[in-house]
Amino acid sequence: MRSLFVSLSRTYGFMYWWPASSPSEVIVGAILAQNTSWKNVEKALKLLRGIELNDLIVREDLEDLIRPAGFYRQKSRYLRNAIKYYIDKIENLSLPFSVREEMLSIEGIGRETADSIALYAFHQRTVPVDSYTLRVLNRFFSSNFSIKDYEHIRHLLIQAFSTDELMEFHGLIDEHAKRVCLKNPLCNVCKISEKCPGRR
DNA sequence: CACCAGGCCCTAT
DNA sequence: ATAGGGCATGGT
Repeated sequence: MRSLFVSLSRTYGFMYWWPASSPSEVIVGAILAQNTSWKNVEKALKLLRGIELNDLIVREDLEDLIRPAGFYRQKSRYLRNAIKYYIDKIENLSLPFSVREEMLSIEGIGRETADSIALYAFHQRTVPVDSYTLRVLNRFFSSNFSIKDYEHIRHLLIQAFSTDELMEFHGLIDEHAKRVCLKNPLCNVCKISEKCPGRR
């Protein structure tokens, strides 16, 4: 794991992947980003900018505001669920035990979203295991993990890295997958690509 | 035109 | 337990 980290790190430098935004911004972004390109998420985030959380959950036009991010009917519901929860439980009471576990009980928050929020909004030691992560790891280790191995991979990563490193690692994986693995045809089999840092 | 994007939930088997 | 379908917009 660490050799992959070092390799990616040398190639891309430091990724300001979900920097200095407030916890609520991370929550909203994570939900909007479900199966949706970040570009579309940004359009929606722009429309939401400046709206207080308390207002956001009661607005009738929430669906319209997040429309660019797609799945706006379910996501508007998910957002209300999560934000209400955040306001009631997390904002007031001090930080709960495990944000991951807390969030998993909310309708619309699955493992990936919960882990993203726990890590990037609350700096808790976990990491989302998305399809990019699986793809890069599989190429690097010539393995064949699937989404069924979510927990396994997550534990491997948690054991290998500190919280700060996990934040960085996930950002690097994402950057690498987008910039190289998806664009460069050779990188479809990573191991034969000269440019691919995941190459052994 | 087809396919995908930083998933999740529900249903039928 | 788990595969399959629905959800929706915008980019390539």
